[in-house]
Amino acid sequence: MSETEKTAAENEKEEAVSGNFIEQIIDRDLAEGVYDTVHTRFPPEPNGYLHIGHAKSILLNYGLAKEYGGKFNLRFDDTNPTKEKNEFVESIKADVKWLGADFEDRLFFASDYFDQMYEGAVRLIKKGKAYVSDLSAEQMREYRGTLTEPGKNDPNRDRSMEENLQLFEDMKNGRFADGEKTLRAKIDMASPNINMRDPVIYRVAHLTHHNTGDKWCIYPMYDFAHPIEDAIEGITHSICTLEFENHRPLYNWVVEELEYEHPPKQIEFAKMYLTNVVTGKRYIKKLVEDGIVDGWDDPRLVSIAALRRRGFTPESIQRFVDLCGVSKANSSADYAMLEYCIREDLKLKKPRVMAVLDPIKLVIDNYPQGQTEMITVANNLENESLGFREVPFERELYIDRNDFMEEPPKKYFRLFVGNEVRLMHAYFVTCTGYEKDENGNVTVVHCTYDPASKGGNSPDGRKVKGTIHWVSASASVKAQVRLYENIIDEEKGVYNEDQSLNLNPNSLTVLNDCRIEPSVANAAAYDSFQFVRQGFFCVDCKDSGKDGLVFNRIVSLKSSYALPK
RNA sequence: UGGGCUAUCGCCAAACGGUAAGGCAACGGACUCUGACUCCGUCAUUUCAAGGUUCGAAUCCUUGUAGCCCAGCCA
Repeated sequence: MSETEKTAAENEKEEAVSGNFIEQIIDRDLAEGVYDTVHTRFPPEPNGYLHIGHAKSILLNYGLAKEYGGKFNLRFDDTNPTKEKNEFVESIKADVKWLGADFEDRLFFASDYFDQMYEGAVRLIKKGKAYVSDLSAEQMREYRGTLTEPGKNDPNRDRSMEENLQLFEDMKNGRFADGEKTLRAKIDMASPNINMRDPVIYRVAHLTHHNTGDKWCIYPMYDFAHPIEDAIEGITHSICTLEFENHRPLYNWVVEELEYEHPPKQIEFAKMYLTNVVTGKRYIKKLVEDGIVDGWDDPRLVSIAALRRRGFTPESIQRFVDLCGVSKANSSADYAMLEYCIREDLKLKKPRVMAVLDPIKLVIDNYPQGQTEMITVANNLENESLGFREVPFERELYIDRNDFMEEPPKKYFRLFVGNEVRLMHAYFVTCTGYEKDENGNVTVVHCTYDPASKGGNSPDGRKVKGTIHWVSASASVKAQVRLYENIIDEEKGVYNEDQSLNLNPNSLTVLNDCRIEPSVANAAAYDSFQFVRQGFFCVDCKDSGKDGLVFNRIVSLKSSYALPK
C-alpha cells in the first residue's frame, strides 16, 4: 500500500468509525497494538430459537468483523446438556445464514473444547487457584453470604493440591454422584462482587451430551468455559449483553490465570427490546402449548423464523439494527421503526399489484358484454426493471367495499353516485347507481366508463381526485389473506416479560374471500408483493395450496385507507 | 442495605469542555395513476435534579433521584 493510499484509507476509516462505543474501543485497541485484527463471535446456547433481539447481536458481531476486515465465528455454547438440543443447532445455523452473517467454515462447539477446559482446570488446581468442594448446593448458598454480607470460606478451601487433583480426577471418572462435588475457583469469599466469591467452575452431571455423548460426567460452568472458548478461537472482542457486566472480572481472572498470550476482551452492550412484542421464551412456549399461535414461527411472533415467514427480508432487519444503534442504556425500540425498515426495503423491490380484500361488484353498464381486454401495466412504476404484466379488464369487476360510499363524507375522493374516479391503469368511470339486498348491504355498484380514458389517462386534461384498484370478476383468483397483529398484552399495551399473559384476542383476522389479480397466481418468481393501497404481503408458502394462495400481511402502508379527519 | 451499570425530544441515538446531529413517530404544506411514495417545513434555549469549577458544562466535581443487573452446581 502506498503512502497516499494509506492516508486515504485511514481517513475513510476515521470517518466511518467515530460511531458507536464498541467501535471506539476497537479503534483504540488497534491503535495501541493490543490486537492487530478483529475477531468476533456469536455464541448462542442451542436451547431455543433466535429472535429479533439475537439478530442485533449477530449482525453487530458480524458487522464489526467485516468492517475491520476480521473474522466472525458461530459458536454453540453447549456446556449444559439439560437444555440443549440438536434441533435448535440446526434452526440457529439456518437463521444466522439467512440473516447474512457469514461464518464461512468457522462453526464451532464449546463442547469440542472440553478436553482443553479440563486441562485448564487441572492447571488452576496445580497453581493453587482451584479446589474441590464437598458442599451441597444449599450449603454453598449459605456460605456465599448475601448482597450486603461477605461469605464464609469453604471448609475444603485449603485442601492440598494433590488431594484436589485426585478428587477432580475422581469427579471426571464418575466416582461421585450429581451434586456431590464441585470444583471451585479460589478467589475471594468477601468480594462485593458475588461472582468472585469462589465460583463453581465444574459440576458433576451424569448426562448425555448432544455432541459428546457420554464421554463426560462433569461439565464446565459458563464463567469458566466462555473465556476459554474465546481464547482458543482467538477472539479479540467478546461482545455480550449487559447482564454479564458483573462477570467481567471473573472472565479476566480466568484468562489471566490460564496465561493466554492474547487474552480476549469482554465488551457489554444493551439488549434491544421491541415494543408490542412477546420475546420471553416461557411465554412463547405457553402460547404454543395453548394453541394461540401455531408454532415458534407463527407470524405474530418476532422469532427470526416468524419474521422470515411473515415476509421480512434480511436487508430490512440489517437496516433496523443499524437504525437502532448500540449503547449501554436499556431501551426498547418502537415497533414502527421495524415497519419502516421493511416498507423501505420492499417498496422498490417488489411489484405493486391489485388485490381486493373485501369485494363488491362493479358493473360498467356501457362496456361491451363479453369483451375482455388485456391492459399492460408496469409492475412498479418507480422501478421499471421489474417489468410489466397483463391485467384482464372486463364489464364486471370487483372493487373494495370501502372504495364506495352511499353517503360520502366531505373529502371522500372515491366512488359515490355522480363521482368520477380512475380505475387504476384502466379507465375513468362515473358512478351511476347501486343495488342493495334486503339487509341494506350494497351488493352491486353501477357505473359508466369513458372509452377515451384508456390506460387511465385523462383524455381532455380533466382530473379525478380518486384512483381505486380493481380486479376482473371472472379472471381474478380467490385467495386467503391474513392480517396479523403482534401479540401484545391487552391491558398494558406493551408487553413486558414480567407480566402475566392477557392477550389481545384479535391478533389474527382471516379474510377468505379476497380476489387477487390473476398474474399474481402465476408469478412464482415473487415471494412478496405490494398490494396497491393495502400494504405489503407475502405468499405464505407454508399454508398455500390447500385453499389456494395464502397471503400474510407484512406491514400496512401509512394511513392508506384512512378517511380525512 | 453491598457491588456493578445507565439516565440527552413520544421512541432509538450523536455530541469526548467550545455553545444540543440524525432516524422513527407526529404535525403542517406541495406533488401524485396507491389518501402510499417523494419533496419541503415544524418538532430539546436545553441534556434526571440541585449545587459547584470554568470566559464557556450534556460533557469536569459534589450531593441527591430514578431505572436495570448480581446471592444457579443456568447461559
